[in-house]
Formats: sequence, structure tokens, C-alpha cells
Amino acid sequence: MKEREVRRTWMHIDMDMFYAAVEIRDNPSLKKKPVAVGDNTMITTTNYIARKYGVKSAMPGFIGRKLCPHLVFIKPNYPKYRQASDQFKRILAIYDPKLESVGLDEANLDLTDYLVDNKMDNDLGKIFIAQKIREQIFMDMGMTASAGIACNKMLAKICSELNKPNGQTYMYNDEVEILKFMMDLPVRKIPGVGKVNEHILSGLNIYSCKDLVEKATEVYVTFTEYAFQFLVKSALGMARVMHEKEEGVVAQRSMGVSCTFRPIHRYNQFREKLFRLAAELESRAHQNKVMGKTLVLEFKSFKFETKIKSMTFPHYLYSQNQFKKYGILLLNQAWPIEAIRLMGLRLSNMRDRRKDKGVKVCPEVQINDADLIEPPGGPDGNQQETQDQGDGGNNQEEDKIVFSDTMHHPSNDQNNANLDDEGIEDPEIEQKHDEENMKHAKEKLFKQKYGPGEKKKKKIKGEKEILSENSRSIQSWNNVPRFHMDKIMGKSEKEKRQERVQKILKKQNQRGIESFMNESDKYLSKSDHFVKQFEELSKIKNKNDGINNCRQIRNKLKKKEERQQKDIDSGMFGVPKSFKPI
DNA sequence: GCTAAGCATATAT
DNA sequence: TTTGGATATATGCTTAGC
Ligand SMILES: Cc1cn([C@H]2C[C@H](O)[C@@H](COP(=O)(O)OP(=O)(O)OP(=O)(O)O)O2)c(=O)[nH]c1=O
Ligand SMILES: [Mg+2]
Repeated sequence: MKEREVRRTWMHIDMDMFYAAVEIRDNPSLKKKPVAVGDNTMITTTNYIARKYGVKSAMPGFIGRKLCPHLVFIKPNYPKYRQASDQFKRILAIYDPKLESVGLDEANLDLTDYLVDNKMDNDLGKIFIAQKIREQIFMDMGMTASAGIACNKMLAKICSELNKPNGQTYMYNDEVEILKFMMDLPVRKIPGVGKVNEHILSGLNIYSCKDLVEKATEVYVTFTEYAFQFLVKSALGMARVMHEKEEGVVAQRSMGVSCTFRPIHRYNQFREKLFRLAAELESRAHQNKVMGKTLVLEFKSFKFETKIKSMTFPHYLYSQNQFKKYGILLLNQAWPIEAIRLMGLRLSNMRDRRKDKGVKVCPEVQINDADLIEPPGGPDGNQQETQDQGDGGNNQEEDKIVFSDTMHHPSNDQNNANLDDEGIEDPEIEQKHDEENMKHAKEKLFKQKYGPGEKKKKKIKGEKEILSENSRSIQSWNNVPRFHMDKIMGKSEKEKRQERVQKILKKQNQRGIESFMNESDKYLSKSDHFVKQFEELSKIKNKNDGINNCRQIRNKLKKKEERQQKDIDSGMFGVPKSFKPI
């Protein structure tokens, strides 16, 4: 394990109740009221008065209203938050032009250079600078921020939450201090350890970072090498101490749109949603002058199960016609699909349209027959238009595309003069590329339908093969030498690991999913009066409606539980880029 | 034996 | 008039291709 590096200084700064703060600044009469930014379906954030009632980010609005009847709802105004965010980041850039940030209201700064240049690289200097930055933000913006100062990003982030709102925390760059602090810290506070992994760890009786270090052996056999290293290093307070990229901003890697609606189930409805998303995606891709080679279509069923289809093309896509055409291929591939409540379309494998970068040559393709473009069973799959009166038939809700906070600004660059993107302006080249893309897609679909080529076909998966495959892979993915457990246990590492996780989860499940629920889940599952409300409704209004409503709610709760059970059954790691281990 | 595609899942704001 | 978002990036695993 690498030596601990404590000579650098990081500050994580995070605006307090950001969206709500912007709204309150612009309407001071809200100051003393409980405020939620969001709507009946979802709350993005709340002020600290509302939080006293347990109303928090990511809680459905109607739950918030039940927890706090006087809650004032404010409709989100993302462009406004974006503006405030720009101002926030302009202030910070003076101290570290390379600042890293996820989201609008937080940033991670490497202050080392600034401190050294100003001869302030000492405890007092660091505390003073953080204070000064926060004051400057307050003076310029009329809003408060909280900060954490420590020797690496992870510690700084954790510290920034300790004195919220309008406070700051300084962690001495001293190993003893750091360890003392970490040992008591719940594992969930490690950025990257979420609900699921907290749950798995608790199955090993690991709750604090101290437990994590002490039970490193159990962690080792339960998680992958990478996850193991991440967890233990994090628990010891170790993380990256240098910027990931030398030069400025890291390019965005994907761009997408999605929207939620009343469940739909007919092919034509799917297609219509897809087309709208395609149009919206085009406008965003154009604004940001990007194109991408991979198109991803995402569905969320009314049971909240997510499914995705994706395809990578030889040439870049950038227009809504392309998104529609190839999106339909993905839709057809997935068809038939049960009713969905969300559809999303995403472009990845992206490239800036302005830069001259390598253009991939289209591979030679031969297979071209078999018209696979139509969905199986005709344009409407196996759904019958006629017997559709049920519910989906007349959906007149305008699924507006919400302007998200993470969207790029429409770039300020002037014109398309210097676009160098495989000759998008040239219709002939464009057509050629489209043909090649389509050819490629058809070939893929063909293979999918009729299986891979003769050579590969014989490799019917024998389990032996899979095992050897796995034990090799673990090394190549993680690129870290690892002691081979399979030799001792007679099974592949992966199998052993997965069995172990399953066992833990099973044990946990016996304790009930209570421990896995968040505030609003608990409220929902416990609130008899929530269901009673609907029963009362049944007296006032049409009796059947009320009963149906009641059933719907119960079903929903049940599905939610099933879903959570599934979540529980599949723990994994997704370490945020900014907190990768050293 | 490496790399990338494709899909599912986790985490974050 | 109801009732659980939108976006981005990450890992893990399996399969396909050179
Ligand atoms: C957590 C979360 C935040 N957001 C938005 C709203 C928040 O104002 C903004 C910043 O997120 P946070 O910094 O997590 O929350 P906050 O700034 O509102 O409150 P505080 O930092 O004082 O605890 O991001 C969402 O839209 N959805 C979410 O699930
Ligand atoms: Mg904040």
C-alpha cells in the first residue's frame, strides 16, 4: 500500500440547501417557512426548517406534505441555479483554476499551490482561506456555503458536512488525528459506499471504518480486489491527492434525455416517446456540438425494472433522424416490452464536433439480407390496437422535457464554420455513413438472431470454461496481483465471493427489509392513515374508485418491497470518479 | 490474451 | 387533479472479435 500523503491541502466546498437558498434569496418572505424545491412527485431539496420535519432531498413531494403540512413548494428553475452556480465557480476558480466538481453546488479545490504562493501553507492559513472564500461567496451571492479542509479530497468532502450549514471543519494533516476521526465514522459516510454496500457490510457486522479495517480479511473474500482496496484505503482516510487531469475540464462522456409519464404499452406510443426524445437529444447535442457513436435506449417498467438496449456504430450520430432511425432498431430489438413509465435516450462514445480527431474507417460487411427492421410480428408487435381502451389510449399529458441542472450551457461559440465532423455538411458523405451504419446494425441484428459465426457457435458454454475465464479476468480487470483463493477452495474466486455475498444478504433478509428503507419508505409502509385516506375517499366518491385506489396503493407498496428485495440481492460498487483510490 | 461492446446495477447531485 | 425525477459516471460480468 502506498504511503499516506498529507502534504497537500484540499477544500471541499458545498452550498447550503442550494436550490432552496437561491429561491429564498429571491423571495425573502420564505425565510421563516418550511420550503421544498420540487413538486408533488419529487423534492430536489428543502431548507433547514423543512428538514426538521424530516423532509429531505429525493423524497416524493406528497410524502413531504404529509410530514409537514405547511410545506411551501417552489417550482424548480434550473437556469437560475445554473447561473448562481457559475458565479460560485468563478469565485472558486481564483483559488484553483482546475477545480473539480460534481453537480452545481459543490467543488473540490486543491489549495496547495495557492497557499504556498501566498506563504500561508499552515494550519491557520488554511482555516483563514476557507473562511475568506465563504465570506466572499456570502457577500457576492447572498448565500452561505460550508467547507471541509483536509489533506485529500475524500476527507475534505466528509469534513464539509460536519458543520453544515454555514460552517467549516479543518482536519489536521496528521495521521493520528485522521485515524482517530475515521475509526468512529460509519462506513456509509465514505463517498461511494451507498445503501447496498452499507447493507452488505452490515451483514459482516461492519458498521464503522474501524470494523472495516479490523475485518479486512472478511472484506477481502467478500468483495473484488478493487473494491477491497477502495474500502480499506478509504477507511484509513486515504484517497487521491492530485487532480486527475492536468488540464482543466474533463470532457463529458455521455449526454442523454429521459422522461417519466403515465405507463404506456403500445408500440406506437413507445415510438412517439422515442421520437420526442430524439428531437430533444438532437437539440442538446447541437447546442454542445457533440456527436456520439453509441446510442442507448432505456426503459423503466411500471414495476420500476430497468432495461437498456444499446448499439455502437461505425460512424458518429448527431441528428434526430439518426436517433430516430437507430432508436427504432433498439426498440424493435427489445420488443415486446411490458408497460413502461420512463424512457430515456443517451448518446455516448462522444466526440466534440469541432476537433479533428481520428475518424474510424467502416469495416467491410457482407451480410445484408433479412429485413430485421420491422419489429417482430409487424409494426405493432403482438399488441392489438383495438382492445386498448383500458388506460393508455388517451394519454394527453405533455411529458415536458425538464431542463436539468447538469446540462451544459449552450456553448458560446459563434458558428459552425469550423466543424470537422466527418463532413456532416456534405449530404453525400452523410448518406454514405448512414448506409454503412445501417448495414452494420443489420449485420448485428442478423447475428443476434441467427447466432454467431460457425467457429464460435461450437463453443457451447461449458461451465469449466466459464470458471477459468473468471479467475483470469479478475486479475486483468483490476491489474493488481491477488492471491488465488480458488486453489484452496476448489472454486473460482468470483463464485466464492458471490456465494458469500448471497449468504450475507440472505441473513440480512431474515431481519427484514426495514433496515434497508429510507424515511419515506418507512412512512409509507407504516402509515395506516395513508391507506385510510383512500378508504374514506371511497365513501365520498365512487365506492369502487376508492377501493381500487386503495388496492393500487397496496400493490405499489408490495412491488416496491419486491424491488427492494431485488436491490438487496445484488450488491456492487460504483466508486465515484473523483474518489478513486490512490 | 487483450479490448470493446452490451447489459445490469450502484452511486451521486 | 394526483401521488417515487433527471442526468452522469462508475464497476462487474459475459460475450464477441482480432
Ligand atoms: C441530493 C439531491 C440534490 N439535488 C440538487 C438540489 C440541491 O440543492 C443540490 C445540491 O445538493 P446537496 O448539496 O446534496 O444538498 P443541498 O445543497 O440542497 O443541501 P445541503 O448541502 O445544505 O445539505 O442538488 C437534486 O436535485 N436531487 C438530489 O437527489
Ligand atoms: Mg449543498
